[in-house]
Amino acid sequence: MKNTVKLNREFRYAYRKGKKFVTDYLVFYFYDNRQSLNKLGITVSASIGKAVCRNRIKRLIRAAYSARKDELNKGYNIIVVARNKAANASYEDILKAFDYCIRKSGLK
RNA sequence: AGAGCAAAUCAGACAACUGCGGGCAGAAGCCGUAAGGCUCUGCAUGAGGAAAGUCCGGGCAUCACAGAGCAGGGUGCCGGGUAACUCCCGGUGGAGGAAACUCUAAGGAAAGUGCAACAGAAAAUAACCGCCGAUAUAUUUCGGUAAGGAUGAAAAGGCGAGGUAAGAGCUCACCGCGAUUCGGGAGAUCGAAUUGGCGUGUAAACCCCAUCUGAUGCAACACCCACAAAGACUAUGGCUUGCUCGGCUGUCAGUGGGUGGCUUGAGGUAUAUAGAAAUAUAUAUCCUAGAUAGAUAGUUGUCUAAUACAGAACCCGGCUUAUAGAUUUGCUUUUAUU
RNA sequence: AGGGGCAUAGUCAAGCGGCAAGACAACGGACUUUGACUCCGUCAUUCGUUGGUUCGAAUCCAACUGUCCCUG
Repeated sequence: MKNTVKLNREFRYAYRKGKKFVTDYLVFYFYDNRQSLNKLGITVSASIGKAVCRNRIKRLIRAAYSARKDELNKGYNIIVVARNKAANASYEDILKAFDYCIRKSGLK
C-alpha cells in the first residue's frame, strides 16, 4: 500500500498536535501535511489480540479507507488507532465509525 | 452393538465484480544530486499443520586460521538411522493395564565429600532397655550378644531349622543380591553351574567415569551513493573466547538512503529396489510466498457437518504447546444371536 | 528477531531440601468519657499452573501461563 505514514515522529506529532475524534471502535487523528495527497497510518497494539486478529483489523480499516479515499479533501495525514472493542467488529461497524469521523472532521 | 488401543489423512469448495504484494512481458513518461525508484496494460501466482513457543540440532555468515589446555555447559541401557540432535526406528531391563497397548533423565553409592528434620537407644565405627557370663554384694562394675522392644519414609538381606552360656550367615535348605565360568546374542542382556556370606537411601546434592562442545547471530554479513572529512589512542597498545598459551595487526569512532543476502532446497510427488523399521539408493516429473510499518480484503450467489487453533520475516530437521469437526485402516475386549 | 529476569497473605517482602520470618493494612481486645498514639491477639488448609526426582519440594528438574526488562 502506497502513501502511508511511516515515521515515529509523524505519529507522535499527530497524537500531540492533531485533531482527534473517538468512537467505540476507533480513534481518529489527522493534521495538515502540506502535500498534495493523503497519507494513512494504522496503529493496532498488541494488547488487542494475537497476530491474526490484528491483521484482520488492519485490513478492515484499510478497506474502509480505500472505499472513501476519493471523496476526501487532499493534503492530510490520517492516523487511525484501533480500540479493544474492534477485535470482534465487522466491516460495517468499522465503515460506520470511519464515516462518522470523516463527517465530524469536515474532510469530505 | 458397547467400551477401548494404535496409526494416518483433510483443515472448506466453486463462480462473479472491486482492491493489494512481489514475478515475467510490453509501453511511454515522471521523481531523485546519485545509487535507484514510481506510474500504466496483460499473464499466471500469493501463509500453516502447527507459520506459534524458542526447548534442541544443523546449514549459512563474520571473527586471520578454527588451533591446544583449563574452566563452564550438554548428553548418559544397547544396536541402527541421520548433515546433526535433548530427535526417530528396533530391542533389553523396570512400571502400569483384563487385553490391544502405553510410560520410562535407565552409567557409577565398594574413589571421595555432604545430607537424612521430628521421633527414636541408635540414621551408619549401632549397646538405651533386655538376654547371658564374671565380679561385687544388695544392685555396683566389667565383658559377651543384634533373637525381642516404643519410633520412623528407611533399622543393618528375608524366612524356617540346626546350633549356643545367651546369641549371631556361625552352619544348612529355599528365595533375594554380588562375583566367576560356560552357553545364546552384534550388544544391552538372558539362561545354567560354581562360589561369596553380603552395612540403608540420596548423584533431577557436590562429584567420578565416558562422550560432545570456540564465540556471535541475517537488525549476521557484503556492496553502492550522497554528505561530513575535523578527532582520539598508539606497541607497556588493540583484536582474537571466560582464563592461559598460541596467532594477527595500527586500531577505534559518523549521518541519511539504496541494492544484495532472499529462496532450487539434507525440496516435493510417483514408481521400483534394499531393509523388521527409521531410512537409503535409482529413475521420471514439478518449481509452489519472499514482504520491509510489512501483501489474502470487501460485496454477492450456490453447495456443505465445516463457525476450531491460528498469520511466513534467512533456511531446513525435530520436540513441545493450541485445535471445531470429518474420514479411513488395523487391533483388543464385553454382551447378544447364528 | 534475539537475550535475560520475576511470580510467596489485600500490599511490600524474607526464605536456597525438614514448622512459610517480618512490616503495613484489615479484624478483635486492652488503655480512654470518646478518638488518635501505644500494647496484646487473629489472619497463607494448594508459595502462578501441571507433571517428575525424593521418605519429604516454596526450594531440585521439565513443560506451560502471566508479567517486566535489555539489544536494535
